[in-house]
Amino acid sequence: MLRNDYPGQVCSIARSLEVVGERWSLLIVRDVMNGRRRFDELQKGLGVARNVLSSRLARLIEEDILERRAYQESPQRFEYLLTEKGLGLWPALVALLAWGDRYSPDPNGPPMLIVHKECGGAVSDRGICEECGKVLHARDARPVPGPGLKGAIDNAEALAAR
Amino acid sequence: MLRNDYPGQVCSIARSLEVVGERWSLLIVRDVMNGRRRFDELQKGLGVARNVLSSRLARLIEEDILERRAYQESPQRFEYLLTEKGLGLWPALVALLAWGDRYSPDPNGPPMLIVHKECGGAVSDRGICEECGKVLHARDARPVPGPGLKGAIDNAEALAAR
DNA sequence: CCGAGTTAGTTGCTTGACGCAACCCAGTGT
DNA sequence: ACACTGGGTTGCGTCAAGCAACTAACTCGG
Repeated sequence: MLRNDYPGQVCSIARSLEVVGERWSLLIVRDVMNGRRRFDELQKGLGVARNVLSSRLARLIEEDILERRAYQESPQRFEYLLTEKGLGLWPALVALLAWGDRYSPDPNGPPMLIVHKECGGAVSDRGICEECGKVLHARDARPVPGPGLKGAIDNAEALAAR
Repeated sequence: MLRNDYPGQVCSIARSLEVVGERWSLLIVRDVMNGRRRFDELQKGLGVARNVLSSRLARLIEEDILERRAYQESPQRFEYLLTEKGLGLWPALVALLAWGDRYSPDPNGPPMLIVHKECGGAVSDRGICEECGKVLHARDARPVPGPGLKGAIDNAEALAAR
């Protein structure tokens, strides 16, 4: 994605996409949500160029979606945490995850599942617990590896073994 | 080969974004959902370059999100319609709309609201009717102009009057 | 019959964001 | 002392996005 303004658009979807519609932005938010908080961790996990990661993190901080905080002095080391606004993206991520799983399914099954921390129930495309029916938020749920992940790991090992 | 893919990502969010994460893609889907079906209509409404619109439409058709159909012969004229897969993006769009309205509010109020066709109730960020509590789908809801739209129109008129 | 308008694109040129690799710097382990 | 790690920045080439002009098939008004 190139420039990030959609001139003349009077629509909250367009405004949202100005902020998180750039390539990598939503994936960075997803990774931070899943506990990846450090620069190198994010860079290796995503395979994004370091300069691009750097500029995306700066933009996400500017937009108050992430917060940068030192987790140790000497040497200074930083971690990135989600703000409330950042956590507010959870329903959109869940919807995209569910859409991908439903309409472009992995033959091995979904690579990642989201479960309700409290009761262990599966989370629907609307971010609702299918077990207890509660409308959940980012902190109420956690990701667990799904059956599709195994296939991907086998695949990666086969590639590495060549 | 390295075109729009997020290499090494085993995640349905990443796979979803490969398809709809490109600039304009989601806005095109939104417009088609709101009844804009023709090339020129989309081009004027979005302000996107014609060649970019052309290539996005081709990609969305290739991914089975849109369908191209002639609505008249002689001269041949085409319209673009959403498939089931395309309609399946509705919850994600609703979540992004709600996120924009909540965390980057327009001073005049939201420019667009979504209401449940059946009972007229407002639709929540999860695509649930706040009136009757039903979990809705794309066809159950319609957009209505919100208070923020008036401000934008006034603004546009002020610009035009100069 | 001629020219203007509508719809649906395609072509060609230019710019700028992204990917890649290399480099930098401070501190730390060996 | 030297390499390694974490957290970036710099420089360069490529490819996608923006802009404008052009094509093409058909219709309509004078």
